[in-house]
Amino acid sequence: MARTDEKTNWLNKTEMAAWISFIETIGDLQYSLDSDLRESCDMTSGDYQVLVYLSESPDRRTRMCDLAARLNLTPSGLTRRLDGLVKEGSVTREVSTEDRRVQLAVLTPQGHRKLVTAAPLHVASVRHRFIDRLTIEQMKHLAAAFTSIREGLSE
Amino acid sequence: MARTDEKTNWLNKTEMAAWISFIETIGDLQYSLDSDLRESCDMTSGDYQVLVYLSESPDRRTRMCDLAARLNLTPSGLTRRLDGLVKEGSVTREVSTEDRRVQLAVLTPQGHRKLVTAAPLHVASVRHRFIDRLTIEQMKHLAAAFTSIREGLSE
DNA sequence: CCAGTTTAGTTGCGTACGCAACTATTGTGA
DNA sequence: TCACAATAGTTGCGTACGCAACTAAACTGG
Repeated sequence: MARTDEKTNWLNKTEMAAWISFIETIGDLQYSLDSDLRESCDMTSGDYQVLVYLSESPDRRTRMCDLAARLNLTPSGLTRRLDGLVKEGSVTREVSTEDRRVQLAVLTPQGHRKLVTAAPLHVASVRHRFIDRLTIEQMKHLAAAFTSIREGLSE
Repeated sequence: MARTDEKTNWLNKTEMAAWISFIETIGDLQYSLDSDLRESCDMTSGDYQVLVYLSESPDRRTRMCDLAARLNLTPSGLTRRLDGLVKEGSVTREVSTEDRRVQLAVLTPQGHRKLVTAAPLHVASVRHRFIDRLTIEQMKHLAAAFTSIREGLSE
């Protein structure tokens, strides 16, 4: 872009390098991780996230709204994602006995087995694509930087 | 996840902190930047990227296939994205005189004006959400880290 | 020079998900 | 207690985009 507005605080060289390296990398990285998971386990990152979160929840079950908030999905988006997981048998729905408005998403034994199979493969993929490319120092710097960014976003 | 397979090289604390901070932040960051651009200019990041790339190309025009590669879109995805930009008058299509298979996407004066309006607002958004949260040192570390990751991905 | 292959782009179909409208249930204040 | 608001979730519709099949044009080897 030409510099047409002198009042605009355009990015300098260092800023631009940081921004470009970030924005150009994340797309490729997400694509690679997704491809790895699809090829090794025939599942998407989104479905994987659901299984992980359910497996970490008490009784391996969660309210839909909590799951939606956690996954940054709208209620309708989560309904559809769960539809797929229910159809393949990884998750079932149960009506809460405490509040009959809420549906509980419950991880089935089959879903848990699927996660147990997928997790080591996914970790290997994350290691191969991300962790192995960084030094310990870079990991620490990166965690600090992104934590700072995330705190800024939630203001 | 329980540790069930002793052969799996699970992430340690530092690795996990880096990975989690990264993966949890990028979604929120992309969402924030997209929302900013939509509210200030009524356009998506994807459309913005198209206009930027065209504006930087010789004669403000590019072959579809080059644009698709640049934007990590499939041919069909790019066709559809351009459909929208053509409909709103920011881009036109021209058949190349050198190779009549290729369609050239051409930035219109209207598209260029839209970009000139959007660019300062987008930069301000990037600054607010990303750059301003980082120190100079963090930017340099981050650029080095992501460049390293990207090089790994393209092996 | 012409059959076969490669390349560029579009189209039909399927998937994922957001928004708005809707139902069902629970909470709340007069 | 009862009308009204708030909350949980689903559904219809629209958008974005990937895959596979297709057309058109341009290379390539005999």
